[in-house]
Amino acid sequence: MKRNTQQGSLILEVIKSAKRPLTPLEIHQRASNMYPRIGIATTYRHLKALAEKNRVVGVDYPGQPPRYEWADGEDKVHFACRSCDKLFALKDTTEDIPPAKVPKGFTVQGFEVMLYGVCPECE
Amino acid sequence: MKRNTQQGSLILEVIKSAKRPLTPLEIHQRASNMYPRIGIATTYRHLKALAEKNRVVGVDYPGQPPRYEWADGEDKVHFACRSCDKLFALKDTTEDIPPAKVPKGFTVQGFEVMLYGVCPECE
DNA sequence: GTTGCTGCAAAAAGTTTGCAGGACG
DNA sequence: CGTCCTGCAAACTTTTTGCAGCAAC
Repeated sequence: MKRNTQQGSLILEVIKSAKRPLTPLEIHQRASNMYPRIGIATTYRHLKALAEKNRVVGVDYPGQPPRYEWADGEDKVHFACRSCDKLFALKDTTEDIPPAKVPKGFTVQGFEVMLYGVCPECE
Repeated sequence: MKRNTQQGSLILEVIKSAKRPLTPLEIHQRASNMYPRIGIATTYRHLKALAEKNRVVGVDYPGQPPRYEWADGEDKVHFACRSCDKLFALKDTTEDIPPAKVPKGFTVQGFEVMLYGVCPECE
């Protein structure tokens, strides 16, 4: 049976309240502020479990560590800043993104868009 | 000064002739077939250099090792098969993908689309 | 001949696993 | 009270780095 532990709730809370996708280390550090004895392994175990249950989603871009964010259903457009390497989740999902023209035989179930550029802080 | 070595040309050739994005290990294995003594470190060094010069681009998706493919300019739509975990590069880039509606302050320089689903082989 | 590139091996970074004790229901 | 979960440390995997010899110019 699945148990409701302090660590689990805390990690979920950290991801849920973040305004952008966080790396496992960032998640662990933030959780450590509230619960110093929490281990990095516990963070990874929860991330894996949450990702499997689709409560969080992984987002990453080449050359950077993976990030995780709360899966609130419609955030599928992300912005990667080439200057500071931070990732941002953008709302305003466009409706017409999934291209209709996929080769014969491919079945599209979902999509994700990554934009590259410069964020306001680095402008 | 930059030198033109056998290993460098070979790695570039492997990526260039692949029909889908390859992981560093796949690249190294294919290169080893032609040049058995090539080291994995050399593969990584070339990948890094090529990525910096934008001759190849990294593509990855959560939970999978990174992949690299030849940067021929317009391949920005990829397809990840949820069954076999292979990645495919789709041509037919749609023109209207980059959403115009980004928050104030963000400057978009490029984009990339990842589609998820089932590939023909796994269908 | 110089000097950058390579292969090897060791190191570093990131992630997973084994295990004994503690927390949850 | 039985188990699942946790923290710790060790094991693994993936990527990077140091260095002596080789190869390209």
